[in-house]
Amino acid sequence: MNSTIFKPTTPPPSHPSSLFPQITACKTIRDLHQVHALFIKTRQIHDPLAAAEILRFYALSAHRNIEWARAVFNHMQRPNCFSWNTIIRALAESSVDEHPLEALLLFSQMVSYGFVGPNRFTFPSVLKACAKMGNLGVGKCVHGMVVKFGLDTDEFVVSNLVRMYVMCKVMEDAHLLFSRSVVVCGHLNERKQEGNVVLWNVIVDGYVRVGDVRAARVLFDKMPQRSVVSWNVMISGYAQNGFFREAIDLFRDMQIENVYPNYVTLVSVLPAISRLGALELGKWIHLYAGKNRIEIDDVLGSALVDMYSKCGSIEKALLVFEKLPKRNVITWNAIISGLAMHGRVEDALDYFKKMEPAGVVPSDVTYIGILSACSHAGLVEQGRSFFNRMVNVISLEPRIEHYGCMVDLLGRAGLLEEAEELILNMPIQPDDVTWKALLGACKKQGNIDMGKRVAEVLMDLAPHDSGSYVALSNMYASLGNWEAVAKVRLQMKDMDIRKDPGGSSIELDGVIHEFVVEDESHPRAREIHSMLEEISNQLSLEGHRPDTTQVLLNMDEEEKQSVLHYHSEKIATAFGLISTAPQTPLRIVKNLRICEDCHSSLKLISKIYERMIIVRDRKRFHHFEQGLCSCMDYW
DNA sequence: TTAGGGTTAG
Repeated sequence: MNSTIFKPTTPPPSHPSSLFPQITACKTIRDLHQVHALFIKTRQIHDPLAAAEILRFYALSAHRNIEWARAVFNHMQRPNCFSWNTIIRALAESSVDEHPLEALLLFSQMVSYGFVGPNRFTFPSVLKACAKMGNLGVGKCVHGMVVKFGLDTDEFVVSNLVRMYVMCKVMEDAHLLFSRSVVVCGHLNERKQEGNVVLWNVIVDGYVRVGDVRAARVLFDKMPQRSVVSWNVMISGYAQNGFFREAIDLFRDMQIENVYPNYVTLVSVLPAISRLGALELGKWIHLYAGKNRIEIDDVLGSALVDMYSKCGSIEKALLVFEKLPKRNVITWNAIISGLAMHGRVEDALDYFKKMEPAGVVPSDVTYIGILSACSHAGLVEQGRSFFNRMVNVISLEPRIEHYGCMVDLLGRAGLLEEAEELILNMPIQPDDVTWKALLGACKKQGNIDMGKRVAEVLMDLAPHDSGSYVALSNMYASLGNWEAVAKVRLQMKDMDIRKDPGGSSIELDGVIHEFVVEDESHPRAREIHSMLEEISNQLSLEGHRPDTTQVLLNMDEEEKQSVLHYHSEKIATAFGLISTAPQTPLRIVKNLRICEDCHSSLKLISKIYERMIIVRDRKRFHHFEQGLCSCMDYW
């Protein structure tokens, strides 16, 4: 990507001129207290304009203090419309739960006193308060007043009305009002709502919020104008609804259209980059933030830490973490989960220990990271102790994820009965993921009896999920019970359940190349195939014998070997080997868990070709180097 | 005086 096209962000606008330069000059709340005291002493505070200006600083400046604003407002004899609007807006925008309701109460006082009427600056705040409370009844009532005051064509009011319907989860009403505003206002030839970017942003955001990204995209494409916010809404909408590739594609389109990404764009697109493991693009984002003086605060920092660790570069994640001027609980969670995912258990526990002395209280998510770290390393006692501490000392209610970690930890360490006991006695309903952890453990421990039982539960719980059928079939296959295998496969066929296709991807010069099993679609398929042949020969020379027990089908040994030979992670590795300079580490992302055979093959490949190969599977990272894997074969 | 964000068991 060409990074030279980006300009630095524009500097903030200078302060507007003011009737009260003493107030405008205030830099802190202390400065304002002094001016305020002076105004009281000189009785200047009785000048409605002076009082309104003081109120505005307390209510809406960067150093806002609502209690002081309220005090000033309450002392006003007869606040003007400007002052009513100021205090209502401050309360409506506040993050304190009770404040939006107080905003509505003040609004009703304003209306019932009748000295000043609400205007086009009052309603956006009032509607914002309704939206925050999700109170449709009050919202509709306010809508009625908007119409009564003839403000239903004002662009600020209309976009807030639509937003209120969106936040009250009535998309039909939101859309109806949106389309009526676009048509009516265009027809009246007023300032056209068609061109009201905010109104369009609000409706696109509405569809994103209800998860209908398709509808959101249709509207996005129809927008008469787009601002950077429009792009941000759509990109984060894609990312948050699991459309990671679309999020990244749109991020690229945005640059083609010369719209400059801002802070929110970066925070929105990073999770998509993390999920796809697109390290080069992630690095580019990091660089872009630096070049354009976009502040890397705790929020953007957390997203970067997560991106580097999910893209296989845990060292870089640690560097970013250490350099951050401010870290919050999410930043800590990101680095702890990252270390856990990379099997760096000691480090994960170390960071956990450093958290509280740094003044950050661990959350339930922190414990998910810590428990998963213990489970990756088979630290049963430590895991049990963390779980007990969390419940009994910290008094955090365990969530299904914590139970999932514990089942995985106990089960894979061989304590299958204890794991099953935990599932049966947990106070919340176990879900398919919980049972899958136990099923995986049964498979690892070779306990077919329990495995069959668990697979049956799973088929009941998630009848269309191929995972349990495949696991059951694999278990029968490992016993050579082909009759049972055939039965399971027939059942799958009857229910039209297909095995999730295994896929692997590798990023090369910012482009993600994806491969599925036996993939021949890549433009360099021929070269990849001959590389695969060469790898296969080298592996045989090293004494590698393909492990065919995981191949589900009843085919002869030679055919099974051929399927293994063309597993997607091997194809991606072959492609990486022929496309990069010697010694370049290969980073591969796989959608399922890596199989036994690929795991042992990749260990050898790392030795034969002297490459570090970093594979992210569905659950964790494997760093293959010099014939060994960082998971120490416990996965 | 409108819109937008980061971490989470298999």
